[in-house]
Amino acid sequence: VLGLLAERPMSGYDLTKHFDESLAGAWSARHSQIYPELARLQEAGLIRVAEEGPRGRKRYTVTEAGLKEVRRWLVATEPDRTSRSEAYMRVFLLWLVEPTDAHEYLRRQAEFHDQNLTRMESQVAALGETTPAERWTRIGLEAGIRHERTLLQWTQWAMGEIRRDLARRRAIERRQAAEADRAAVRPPEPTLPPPAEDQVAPAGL
Amino acid sequence: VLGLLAERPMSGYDLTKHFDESLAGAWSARHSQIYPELARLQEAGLIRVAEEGPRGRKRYTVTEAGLKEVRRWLVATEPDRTSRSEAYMRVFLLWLVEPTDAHEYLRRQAEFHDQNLTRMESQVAALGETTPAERWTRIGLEAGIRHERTLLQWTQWAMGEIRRDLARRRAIERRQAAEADRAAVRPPEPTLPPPAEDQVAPAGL
DNA sequence: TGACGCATGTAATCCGTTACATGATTAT
DNA sequence: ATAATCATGTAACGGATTACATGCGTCA
Repeated sequence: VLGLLAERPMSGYDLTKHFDESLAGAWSARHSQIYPELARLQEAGLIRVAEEGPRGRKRYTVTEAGLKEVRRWLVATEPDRTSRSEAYMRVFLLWLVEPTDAHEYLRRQAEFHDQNLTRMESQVAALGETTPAERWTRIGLEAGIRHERTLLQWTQWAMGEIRRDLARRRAIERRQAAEADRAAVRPPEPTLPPPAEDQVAPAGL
Repeated sequence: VLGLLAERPMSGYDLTKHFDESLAGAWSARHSQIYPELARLQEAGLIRVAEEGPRGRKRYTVTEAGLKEVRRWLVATEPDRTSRSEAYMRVFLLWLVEPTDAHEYLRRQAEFHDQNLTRMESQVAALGETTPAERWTRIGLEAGIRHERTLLQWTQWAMGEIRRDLARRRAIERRQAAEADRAAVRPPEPTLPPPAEDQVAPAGL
């Protein structure tokens, strides 16, 4: 919050939107967390109300003490580098479900990464290059774009892996079925696109 | 927890290590969270004690109900896709500190990603390909490896950007200083490696 | 005049971490 | 002996989400 207010004065409402939009992918915060936090920061003398507007709007700025504090935090404390991703963790459990379900899961992941990619690319396009803050927003978004692109490519590779496994399994089942019972009627199999060659080679293989 | 126990019976201690090692990068949990959770899952009939060992060791397995539940969770619920990364978020605030500090920050990030990359690569190397769980662990680690590699490359690109900015700024300062005061003695400037050409081109540029 | 977006707050609850607390087994 | 590792638990606290709650301003 201090860092964001250092760029320009903002209200709690503005901060909330900022977390949901430009900072999505890095951090998020709800208004229910932001408003009490603003009160605490003001109490501590790190921010102050710069302007009051209509509908009770209060726009906050960092004080000198607040600016000093956020700089101290940036240079003197180590970031918590533990990362948590439910979506990523689920991948390790996909062996528990049917290949068609796993494939569907990855398809949605691909969709998600594709949307993020599009959003971030338009954010970069809409960005100036005048202030240092904009310069660093661009550098940060570059990381996000590369990240989303990489994971999008990974989902495509992984879906290909599933299709290959499935094709292999079907071939075996067909062979066995042909040997055991040529005349019996079987229920139709779930439909998935046929295995395709990858555009992207798996890393480390 | 249900998903992990589905692969093989484990104790709370085993689960804790699992979260710190093979599942690092996806999820983490401390023993203080795991033990109460195991008690709750047992109470709910989703797991049961499969074996008791020395030192009070209790090895749990999923019950049929537990297996059903984790499968239901995987196919019927949407993952929470909001991601949080303090380390990534800080990048957007690096304009607040000196370029040398920003550079140092990115250097540590590079170190971190490099370590993760090495760890994950050795994890893949130590992995069999016999069970479905191993198959999916490999697919998951592939995502982690690509992710770490991408961010490692990004840090190198970003450090290059800082060095370029710094070189540009110094050139301007030198020119101004030469014009204004040719004889005055100035303090030595902070040392950073000279700007280098990138191996990796910035995305979208 | 009614819907939508702006705008701010609080309360209950849950999830997760840190710290506290204990003890058995194994290897040096 | 004693240090390291295995092994399990609880308590206090803090951070974050969900739900509850209210009201103004603007535009169709």
